[in-house]
Amino acid sequence: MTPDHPDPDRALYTISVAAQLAGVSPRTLRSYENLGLLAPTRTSGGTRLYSDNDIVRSRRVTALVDQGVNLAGVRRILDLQDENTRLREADTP
DNA sequence: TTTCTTACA
DNA sequence: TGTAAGTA
Repeated sequence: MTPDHPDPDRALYTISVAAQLAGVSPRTLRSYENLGLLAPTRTSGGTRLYSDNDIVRSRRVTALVDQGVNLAGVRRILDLQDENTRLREADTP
């Protein structure tokens, strides 16, 4: 059940919408990016555009921080989760 | 009006 | 993290 292109045009959100979807403030999303935890794309004008993956990533960061994990810990866990995802994709293409 | 950066508390 | 200033 993993359709290849059910919707070729993935949704992108401006920071205000992304913040609502992620349950945080725009200030927090910018902060995550400054910390190197998030990498939303930018328009030619410089406006951040958040993908659904950016939203879920934000939620993971928020969840970890809520649990008391520090910056180093969040980076580490995110890297491990990403690597785990890559490995799964390599095993089940 | 919204977003951007920088900066202060 | 919230808010303000000054822009684009």
